[in-house]
Amino acid sequence: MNANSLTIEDAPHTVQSIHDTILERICLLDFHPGQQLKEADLATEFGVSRTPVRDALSRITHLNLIETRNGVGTVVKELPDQKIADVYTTRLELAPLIGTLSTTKITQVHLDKIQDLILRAKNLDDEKSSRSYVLINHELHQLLCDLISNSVLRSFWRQTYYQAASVWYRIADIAGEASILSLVNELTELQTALKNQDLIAVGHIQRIYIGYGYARIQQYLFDSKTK
Amino acid sequence: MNANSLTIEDAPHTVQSIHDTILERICLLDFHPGQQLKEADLATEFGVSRTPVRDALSRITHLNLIETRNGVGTVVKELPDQKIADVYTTRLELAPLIGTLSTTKITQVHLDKIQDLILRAKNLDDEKSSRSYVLINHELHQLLCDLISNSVLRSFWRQTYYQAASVWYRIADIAGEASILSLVNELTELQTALKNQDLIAVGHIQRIYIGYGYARIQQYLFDSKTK
DNA sequence: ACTTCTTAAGCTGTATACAGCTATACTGAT
DNA sequence: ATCAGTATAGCTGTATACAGCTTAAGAAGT
Repeated sequence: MNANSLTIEDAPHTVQSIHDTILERICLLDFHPGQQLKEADLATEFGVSRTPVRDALSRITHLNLIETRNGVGTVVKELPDQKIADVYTTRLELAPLIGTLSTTKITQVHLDKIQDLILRAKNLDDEKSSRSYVLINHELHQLLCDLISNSVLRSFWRQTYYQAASVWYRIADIAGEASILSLVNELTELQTALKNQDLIAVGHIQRIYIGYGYARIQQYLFDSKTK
Repeated sequence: MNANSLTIEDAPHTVQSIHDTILERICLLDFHPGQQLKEADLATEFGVSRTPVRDALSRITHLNLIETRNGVGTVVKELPDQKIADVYTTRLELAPLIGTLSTTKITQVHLDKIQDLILRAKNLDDEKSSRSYVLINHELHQLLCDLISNSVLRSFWRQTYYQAASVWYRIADIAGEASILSLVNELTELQTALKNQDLIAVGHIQRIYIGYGYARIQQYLFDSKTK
């Protein structure tokens, strides 16, 4: 359940593993926007000095997800509406490229994985399971990255995912049932496309459902500010 | 001529300025692929300790332009052909988005700049002026970035530029006249588009000339390996 | 001459001490 | 009671010492 804290003394934490852990926590909202991240605290948690932690944080800064100010601290950024719009607009354009730029062969492993995700998504409860909702999306993202053969596109797809994730998952908590239904439909359509070895379709499905997700964000987030 | 080394004691170097300087040197081939970058040397040159230099290098690592191995050193990466192909393929797709996702108003400053670049490009000599060729392209890139209003797209456009630049400029040394002629034509077409406030056209022009550049790379770089 | 082991040089990775910046709480005068 | 000024706590930024890894040169045995 909490693999990270259990491995403190098992495996020595590298800069990369610390980077990944912090990034994942930001995505999964364990570190929420506005929260202060203290280098010293993270260092003691991971059992290292501040040096590797600083290194990891420094890289995350490039994703525009945290901001470090001298003398003050490091805080998780609250993305302004315009930045969120930029991320989603770009993501909408990147999605179809997954199909046109990829030549990956879909294997049984992929099919098994999507089947697993569908089953878990169907068991989601409106209340209490927001964590599971997030995890399913997270694993779906990794599955899709595995299908993208162009390394640069994969990198960009990941970057926009990291930037979009925390906003998107916050909305899911509010939207509840609508988000869950949408996810089940998305997974089912993806399964069909994968069975047909149709990566072009995968790209377009992504494009469609990112559009739905963005619509929910505009509805629940942006609208609530203008009232 | 050598502004960087002159400012050693003028302004205190920040991590950001060190990062930018090293990155620019890699792009402009002052640091060529395969070259070893020693943290200690860079530190003494910039008049700081290894700590900020390490920070800067660590961020550049994420652009896949350098590689640091423990006990060995930091070397400028020689991108394999497949990676170059990935960069250019993605860049071809991003180019049209410059037009469709931007709403920037073109000002007289932009027009003056492109006029300046055209004059300088027309004065390029086949021999001896490869440095000027690189600088004109570099400034053109900054001009285009200034036109991209979507912050995420701008970031991605920059990233692909950094990754493509060193390969592209190495080819220009070989191709010589062909590259220069192509640049003059590109700048002239861009000037027309800018005068018409037509960012869509700007995007398509970029798309076209990136294609030409990639064709030259395939001709001079990839072909020479298969003989 | 050749192979193998040892050793040393040179680099990056990490820990730690300290300098510098910022926000806040507190003090004192008005 | 209010406000200006000051002291202080707590954070990040930097310098430095040292540990650990890698490579290559050289010595010793065959």
